[in-house]
Amino acid sequence: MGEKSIQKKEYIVDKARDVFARKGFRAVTMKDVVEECDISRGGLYLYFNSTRELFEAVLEKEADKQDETVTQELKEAKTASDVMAVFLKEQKKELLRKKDSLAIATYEFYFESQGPKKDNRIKKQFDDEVKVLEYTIKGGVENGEFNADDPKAMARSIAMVLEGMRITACSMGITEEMINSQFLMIMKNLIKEG
Amino acid sequence: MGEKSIQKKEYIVDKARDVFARKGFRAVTMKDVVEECDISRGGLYLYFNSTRELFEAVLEKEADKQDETVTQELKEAKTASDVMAVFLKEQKKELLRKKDSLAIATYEFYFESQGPKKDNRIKKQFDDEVKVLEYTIKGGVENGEFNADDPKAMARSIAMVLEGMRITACSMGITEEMINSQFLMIMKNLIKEG
Amino acid sequence: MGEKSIQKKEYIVDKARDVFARKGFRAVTMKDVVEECDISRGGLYLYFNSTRELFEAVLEKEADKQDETVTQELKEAKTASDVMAVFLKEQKKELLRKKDSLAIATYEFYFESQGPKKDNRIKKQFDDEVKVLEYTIKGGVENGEFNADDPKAMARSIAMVLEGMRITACSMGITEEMINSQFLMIMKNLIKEG
Amino acid sequence: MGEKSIQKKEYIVDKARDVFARKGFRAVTMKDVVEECDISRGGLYLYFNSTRELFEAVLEKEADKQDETVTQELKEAKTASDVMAVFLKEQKKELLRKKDSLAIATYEFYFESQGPKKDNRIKKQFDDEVKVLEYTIKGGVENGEFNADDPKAMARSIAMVLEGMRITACSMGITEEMINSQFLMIMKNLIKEG
DNA sequence: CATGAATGAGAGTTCATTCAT
DNA sequence: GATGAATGAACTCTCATTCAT
Repeated sequence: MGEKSIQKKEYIVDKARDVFARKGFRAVTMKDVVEECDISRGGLYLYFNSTRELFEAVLEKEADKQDETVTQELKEAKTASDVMAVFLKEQKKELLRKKDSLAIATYEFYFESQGPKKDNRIKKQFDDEVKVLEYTIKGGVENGEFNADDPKAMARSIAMVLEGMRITACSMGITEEMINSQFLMIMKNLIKEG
Repeated sequence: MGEKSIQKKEYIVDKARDVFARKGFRAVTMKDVVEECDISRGGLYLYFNSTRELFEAVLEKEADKQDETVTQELKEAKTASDVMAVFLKEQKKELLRKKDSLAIATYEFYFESQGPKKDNRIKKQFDDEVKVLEYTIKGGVENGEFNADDPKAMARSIAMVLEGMRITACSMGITEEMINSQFLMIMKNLIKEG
Repeated sequence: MGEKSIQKKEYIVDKARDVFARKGFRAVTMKDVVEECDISRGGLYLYFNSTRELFEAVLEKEADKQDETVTQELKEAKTASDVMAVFLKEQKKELLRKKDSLAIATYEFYFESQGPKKDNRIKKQFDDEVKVLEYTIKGGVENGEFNADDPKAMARSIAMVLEGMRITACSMGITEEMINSQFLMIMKNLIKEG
Repeated sequence: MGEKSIQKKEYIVDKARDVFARKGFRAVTMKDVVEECDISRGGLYLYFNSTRELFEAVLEKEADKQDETVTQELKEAKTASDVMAVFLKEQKKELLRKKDSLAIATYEFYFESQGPKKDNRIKKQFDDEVKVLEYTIKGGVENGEFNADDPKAMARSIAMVLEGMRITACSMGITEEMINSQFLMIMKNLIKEG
């Protein structure tokens, strides 16, 4: 597959992402993607053999994208609170562009693959998130910024709230005010005297 | 519709619930339901014209069921902590019978209906939950059991964690230990000195 | 499947037989059969899920048909020569209605299934034919009508000639004169003084 | 077409022969051949425009090959029996390398072309075979080696047996012992006192 | 000459939905 | 009410064939 093909593959993945964000995972047909990309039926099959394959590529690209953004911003954070703030800001941005959310699609995808538990990317992502949070909280506790008996449980709790907000954003919508209020609670909770 | 027909309708709804719990919403076909119920294709159509109608009936029945259980148990709760404990116990039970969870199906269902925002039952249910929690927390604050600056935000936060746990249970699985740890945090948070 | 469905299934098998006789096995699509039967695409799938299944049904019916005809005629045969004559007459009839021959289709079918050697009906049919011939020849030898050192080899040889004629009839055509000449040789060979 | 192109064409024909022997005629796609040859899709079309064209080339080459071998061996045969023996030995060799047999493919090919009766190579080949046999038998009869009332019918009969064995080899398999037994019958029949 | 991406026709298959019984 | 055969639309997927490079 030459240089050009790689670009086309990228193009298809991007277009497909839109479709998945709009319709979820299961409702998407190869035909939908073909139409979104404005290519031929057979043409799509040169690159992907199923919506499953396509979605895996979308998730992969998504993961790469996030890494880039966050890594960059975190370089400039000085304190644990800074890191937390950057992290939450990023999450907020994500939550608000509801139109673009892959949350439902991702849940559908992994719900469907539950038989052969595969590489469950969703779990990995959740665990990573917990790890980052735990690490940050521990740092904050050490230098007196934060206050937490059980950093791991706290990290998990925050991750759960985020998970809840993601799915909520997709299914019933979520307002910026609501996000702010939730994030405030999280921060207060971390800083509060034990 | 006679007595017998009503019974049959109930029967279909129950069977359909199993199918939705197993496969989600979108993956379910009328054929699936027909096979699960072991009735004729045409027979099903006498009662329901689409999986959408079916799922609505399932949700309705579900709501009724929960009301019954909870109402009963809450009658016997004396303090706000009791109420909270009963509530969380109920949630835990729900979270652990993952096989029977309608969570994914429900999200799919409402995600799909997002165009004509309908009577979004999911939102109503979430709001109800928040209201109950808020009411309970306020009561607890008043009689000195709990400690919360912003009961509404606290209620929402708890509801979000629960939402997160529900979807997590479906997509990546959740352990009892994890549930306990989360619930402990919630209770500590409510009781903690401000 | 009710009475009517059985009739329809029979109808489909008959129509399909025509298609297989005309086009062989591999060239036949479900669409061809649908058109021949003048039913809907989905309708055909109620009865058969593949051309393979269809062809198996065709072969089955074919075997039944032959049994009937031959059994009847053989009842009236008195001597071994009579039996042989009846048998060859039947074969001749078969060979001449070239348009209706399933020979090529059958070879294609079994060639394709050679992996999991299955119940190779073609072999069974050939072996049956040999057995009948052998039995008849032996009988003829015993009562002095025929003359054969090795009845089994003779039977096989005749069966081979017939197989050759069948395939020849399909691929290059065969004349009645040619059939007569071949059958004459066979009979002379059986009767000839050793 | 340059020297190099001719070589490439030969190469393609050889590879295609393998495919046809393996899959028959109709099941073979241009894609199969492209993959077997490890050339480009477009590349194949520079030489052949369809599987039909390809198979014709395969048959042509096949005919040339046989002529060479047999001609050479027959030069050294002295008596009619020798000729017959050489011929049958050659046939036996052919029958046993079942994996390489083009028999089914050839029948499929000509069955499909039955509309525009073309140059039916299969008939020509059969007729040639009969002619050679007839010529040999006549020779044998003249010098007293063989005994045959109707050499032409005898020749045809032998050709039919061979045809039967070819198709049998492909569809149900054939053992060396069976071939020997058949050939023995043929020879005995030729030599037998009338 | 050679390549291989791209197209589009067509086959296979599944179901929602209807309707005669 | 209930049945299940029948229909047809919609999808998936595979290739023959073309064409720009």
